[in-house]
Amino acid sequence: MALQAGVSVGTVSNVLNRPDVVAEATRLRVEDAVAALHYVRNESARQLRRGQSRTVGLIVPDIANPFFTDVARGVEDVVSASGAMVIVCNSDNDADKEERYLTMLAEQQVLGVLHVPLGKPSAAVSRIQERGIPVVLLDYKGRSRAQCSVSVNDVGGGQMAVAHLLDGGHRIVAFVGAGGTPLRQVADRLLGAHRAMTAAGRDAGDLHILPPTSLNVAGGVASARALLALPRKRRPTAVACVNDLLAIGMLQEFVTSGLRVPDDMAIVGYDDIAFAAAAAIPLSSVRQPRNQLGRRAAELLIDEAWSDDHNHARLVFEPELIVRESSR
Amino acid sequence: MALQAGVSVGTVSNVLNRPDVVAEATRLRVEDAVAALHYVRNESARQLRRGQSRTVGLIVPDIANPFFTDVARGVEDVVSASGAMVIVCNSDNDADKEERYLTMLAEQQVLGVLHVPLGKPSAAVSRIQERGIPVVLLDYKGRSRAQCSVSVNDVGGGQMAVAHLLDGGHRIVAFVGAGGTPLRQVADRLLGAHRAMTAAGRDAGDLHILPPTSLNVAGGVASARALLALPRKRRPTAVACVNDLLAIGMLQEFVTSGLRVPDDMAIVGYDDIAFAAAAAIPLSSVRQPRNQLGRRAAELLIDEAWSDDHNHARLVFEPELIVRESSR
DNA sequence: TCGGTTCATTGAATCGATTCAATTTGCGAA
DNA sequence: TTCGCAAATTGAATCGATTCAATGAACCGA
Repeated sequence: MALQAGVSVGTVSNVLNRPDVVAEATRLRVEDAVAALHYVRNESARQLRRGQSRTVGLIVPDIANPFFTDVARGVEDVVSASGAMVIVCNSDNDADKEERYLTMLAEQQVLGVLHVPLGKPSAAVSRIQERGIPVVLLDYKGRSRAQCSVSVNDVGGGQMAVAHLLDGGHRIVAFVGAGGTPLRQVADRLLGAHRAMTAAGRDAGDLHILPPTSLNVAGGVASARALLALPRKRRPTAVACVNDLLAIGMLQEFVTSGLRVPDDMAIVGYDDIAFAAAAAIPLSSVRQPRNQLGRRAAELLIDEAWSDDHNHARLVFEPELIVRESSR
Repeated sequence: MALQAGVSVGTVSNVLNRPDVVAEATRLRVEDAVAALHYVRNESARQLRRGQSRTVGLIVPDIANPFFTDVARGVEDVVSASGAMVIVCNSDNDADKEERYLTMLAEQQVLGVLHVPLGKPSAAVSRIQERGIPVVLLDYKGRSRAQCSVSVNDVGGGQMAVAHLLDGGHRIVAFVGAGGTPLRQVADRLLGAHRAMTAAGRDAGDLHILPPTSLNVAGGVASARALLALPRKRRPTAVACVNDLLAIGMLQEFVTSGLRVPDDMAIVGYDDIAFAAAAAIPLSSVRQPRNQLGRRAAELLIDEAWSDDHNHARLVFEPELIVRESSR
């Protein structure tokens, strides 16, 4: 390469990184050689020297969930605009996988990590930070001053979902997908649901809680069956789900078994993914600013990695209840 | 690190990579040091020496489309099981972005690239192959013996969708999302649609083609409006869409404007994503083996990268028509 | 005790881009 | 013509893991 242009490797490097310090003629000669040889920079070598790659890691629990896809797009837009790339890691709701990915990202000397933790962030997170790699917690409200975090008020979201159903006059309300999961988002939404009960003068214990199956469409179908198996009298007439996938699955099962929605059974989902509005009965849902969530988190990460005076921020977005057919 | 264990760096490397050649006692000592110092391998240095990273690039046109998400999951499963990682790149239906990503992946010295090309694979693909990086074309039937490819018979898929609608007795059938796109998948499905027409003794020109907006739910809504604006007599009574997102958007708009589906308007989608079955009217769709597509492609890539006697393969899956409410 | 053999470990070269002190070149002023 | 200064370029050290030839240690049999 350097040979082809008849200059030293140092000059080649200068042409590529600080073209202003190189004489016009030399620069052109090198650029010609680059084009002629289809020269491609070796990022490994560059990274080794620099001690830092141009890659950002993103760890999410389930990439098949459109909620996280939309978050990922927000991340991608910002990261790609700043000239870096995103490695998307699917922790698959598995703490082991999550930890393994954190280690792999550390080995890659990534620029930073965007992390949607499954539960409380593991020790691996602090270890990775000690090595000087910035971490931004996503969809999780960091407790300490240790890192940036971007999240949504899940307690408020859970509360507005259940309050809406209680307002509709429903006596027995179910909350689907909670109980016994380590997932912080889920626990918070349940807490909000309980608050809505007491705020309406009801006993928090009256909330009918359906334990989580998997948090996807199939899980929703299963939950619906479990609910329909209950004796008529004790059966809820309204359900709030911890995410839209569950809600869509339940809705599907209710409709096929002849229940009228919302008359026999009202449903509220969570996330307001694009498919919520297109469901059998357009689905009411608690909207989260998915794209913004990803964008802001990525911006904070890039800032922490490249700016000298970075201050940790803790952003909390507010959710918004979108009422549609399914609970009207 | 080597210091802490009192051995040479060469021995540390051996412990990490070929523990069998190291004496038991030494191995334990090094392992202790690794644990004590939270030592993390520097992948950049490793890559530089090895000339190859443990990362696979995956380029898709739209990561927000559940079809590609499912493909990506299949890829992820296989790649992650073999100890590597996936960099997901969203080309965003933009040829420039696609090219830029190919270059970036080459710079990263990736193990290989899984590529869903937007149109005919660009010159950048052959350039990357010349540098010794394996490329597997995904959802594209490679022409040459130059690389592996995994695809689905799109001509057949388009044909079965339209044939099904013609069987239903529909006279005017629309094909939505085609015409003027460089997308090979779309062009093939349209070709199949034309074949279905002639096979039914109709003139291929009778097929009503709606040009593509964006191939997502919003695009479907827009297409439905365009269709509804047609005079009653010339308005199709059945539509086949190039993907489910479009179909779901159209369905949504039809239902809200009071059309009865399938009586006034039958719809068939393409991909059979998880949400198709949960739509307002369960959506008929041409199912593709999404997960398998990703898995097999990843397996071929890993084989090409790591096995000595690799033969390029060209897999073509057959799609399957799933008939549901929307066209019954 | 010595040569031969095996097993374990070391040390130095290597990958390729970056960086910076040192050197060369070019040019104008004295 | 010579000196000094600025601009351009060079060359070598560096990053950290891998690899392999060379060295060392331990042991056995003669």
